[in-house]
Amino acid sequence: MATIRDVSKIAGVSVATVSRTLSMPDKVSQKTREKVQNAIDKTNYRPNILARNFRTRKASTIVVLVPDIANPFFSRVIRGIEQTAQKLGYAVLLGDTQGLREREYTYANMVKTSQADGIIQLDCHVPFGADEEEDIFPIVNVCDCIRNTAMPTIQLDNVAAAMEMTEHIISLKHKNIGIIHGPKESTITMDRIKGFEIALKNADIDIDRSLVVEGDYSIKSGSQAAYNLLKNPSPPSAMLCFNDEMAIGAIHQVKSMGFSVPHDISVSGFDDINFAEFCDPPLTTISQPAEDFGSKAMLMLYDVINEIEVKNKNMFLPFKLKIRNSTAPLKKDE
Amino acid sequence: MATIRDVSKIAGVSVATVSRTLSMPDKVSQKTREKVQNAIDKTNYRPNILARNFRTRKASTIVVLVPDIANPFFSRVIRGIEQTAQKLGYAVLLGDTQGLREREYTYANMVKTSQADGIIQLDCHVPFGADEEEDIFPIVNVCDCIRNTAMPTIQLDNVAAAMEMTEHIISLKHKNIGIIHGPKESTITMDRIKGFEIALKNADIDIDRSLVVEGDYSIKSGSQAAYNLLKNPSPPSAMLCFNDEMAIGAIHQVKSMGFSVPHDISVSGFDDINFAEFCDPPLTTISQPAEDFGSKAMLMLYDVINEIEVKNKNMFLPFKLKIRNSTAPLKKDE
DNA sequence: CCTAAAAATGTAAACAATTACATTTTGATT
DNA sequence: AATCAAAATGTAATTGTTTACATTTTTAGG
Repeated sequence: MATIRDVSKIAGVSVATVSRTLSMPDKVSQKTREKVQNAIDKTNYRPNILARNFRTRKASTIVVLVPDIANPFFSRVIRGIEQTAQKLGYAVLLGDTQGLREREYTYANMVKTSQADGIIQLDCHVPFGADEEEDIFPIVNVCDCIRNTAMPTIQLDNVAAAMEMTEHIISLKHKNIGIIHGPKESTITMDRIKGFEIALKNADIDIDRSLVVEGDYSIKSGSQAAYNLLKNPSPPSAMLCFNDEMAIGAIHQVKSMGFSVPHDISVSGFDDINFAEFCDPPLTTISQPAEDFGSKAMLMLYDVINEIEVKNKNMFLPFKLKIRNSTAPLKKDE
Repeated sequence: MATIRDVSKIAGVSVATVSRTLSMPDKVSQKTREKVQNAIDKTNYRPNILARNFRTRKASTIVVLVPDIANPFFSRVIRGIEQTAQKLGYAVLLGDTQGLREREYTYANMVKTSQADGIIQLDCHVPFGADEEEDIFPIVNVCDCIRNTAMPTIQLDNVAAAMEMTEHIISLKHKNIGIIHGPKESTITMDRIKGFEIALKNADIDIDRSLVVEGDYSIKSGSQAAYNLLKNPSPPSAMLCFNDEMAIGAIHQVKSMGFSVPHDISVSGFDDINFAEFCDPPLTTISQPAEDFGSKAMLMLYDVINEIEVKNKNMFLPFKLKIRNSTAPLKKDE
């Protein structure tokens, strides 16, 4: 493999000039640039990126920390990250943490050791290992964001989204509304529950706490939660699920217990994943701009890494209520 | 940040000894090791990985080339890759190519410039840019594998799987069987069609070529293909789809045209993604060990990178026919 | 044509590890 | 105690770039 020295000899210039031709061509005269380019072509020279990274202490690599890459919503966010990263000249290291803090630690370390320039965190906490050092740790928090954090955040207005969904359900005359939410510690969960409560309060409906149950965003947990709800002494006529997978699980359970969706029970989701539209019945849900989350996060991380001032440190992206056929007016006889 | 030199001074040994303490501790005496460890603790030293990578010309990083990370089957494979990579001390660079050869080129280049040590290719062709250089390019090809390639491959016996699925359909007395396959150029498609043909031939059933239609693995394409099949002069009583998404699209279409699945028309999938079990009706499909594909691929790539002889260069992983309720015996009156 | 400023180019020192080779220390055997 | 091989340690070169600083060349205005 040819080195910058070989090129400089053939071109009859110094290594500095070759380096400049590559990284700041406007500082090099037209004539010299051509000589260098010829030498590069002749030698088939490619800069040794490892040497460059070492010298500049930058890896042009970011890591994305995701609780589970097999989640279809997350994988869309990651797709958005990857596309924008590539445009900006960054490579994306995948950090599937499976919720393990030790894994996060490994990845946070990569930033400390300059193997990566920054982190995009999709989970609702400071990555383990990134908290120790108080100095600027280049990171942005997307989707499920910590409250009152120094990290820049990009998220949905989950309070408003859950409110809108709840209002839709209320407009269908439902009063006994169940919730299948995600992990309690997460901001997403808390915000959406808050939105739900506000909507109920506005409509003067009392909240039945026994109809608020927890899932883990998996289909199975949605199914299990729906089972529990239906076994409740006063089962809900509508179930608000905090993602589409749990809604799909819930629909499956409701049906297999002999009820009809939406005739007997309305079910709604969150995220609008690809499958939502093709469920039976098609799922009423909140659509989120998943790829935009990723893309915007990468853009923001770029600014953080390069110490460009971030204008909007707490960004909110728009959602859209998609009314399909999994929600319907309350049956008269109830 | 402390360097190896700082540590060596504090420990009162040479840099070589510090380096050895880290990478080959058994070459260092007990006493010295302790001194060095103390110095490391005192200085909070972490080796500069960028310098190490540069010097050793290894990045301890691999790239995975995937046509679309939002595909749930692929994301499971990637999860398997990531888990095993982490165990082996490798980081995983995500290369979502979106089918663009230029993107592949970028990533192949990373291997050429030692930014990555190898590639796992999930698509059915030699990555653009990896073909030029004839010398050993560390790569393994998983899932959709090229025929007669020098690359090590890990795949399903797709002929056998499609045969088994077809035999299942035939055992239900179907004779008019439609196929919704993937891109024609891919080995997966060709193999599965072959398996289908063999099963039909064994059962003395003639193939109706007009019932073999192409999709692109998306839900929408499955839906569209099913529409076309049903508009056929002699529509099929069963549809064999080459992935679960297309099957889900097909089921949706069949139902919305007023037919029942499986009563009027049987539909089967491939992959056994999470949603398959929770469809309505639950999907008969071929389950594949997605995570194993990833894990095995990483293990194999490790051998290739480290020039350990690979025993089984063309590995096949087992599948399992999952019979659920989307396939049923042919109606009597047909 | 002269001169000063600006532009272009060159020199050589980093960067922080690994490792080939040289040297010293250790320990077993006589 | 002497010898020698093996083990442990040290010295210093090496890796390929970038870049601060020094030097040379070009340009423009008088």
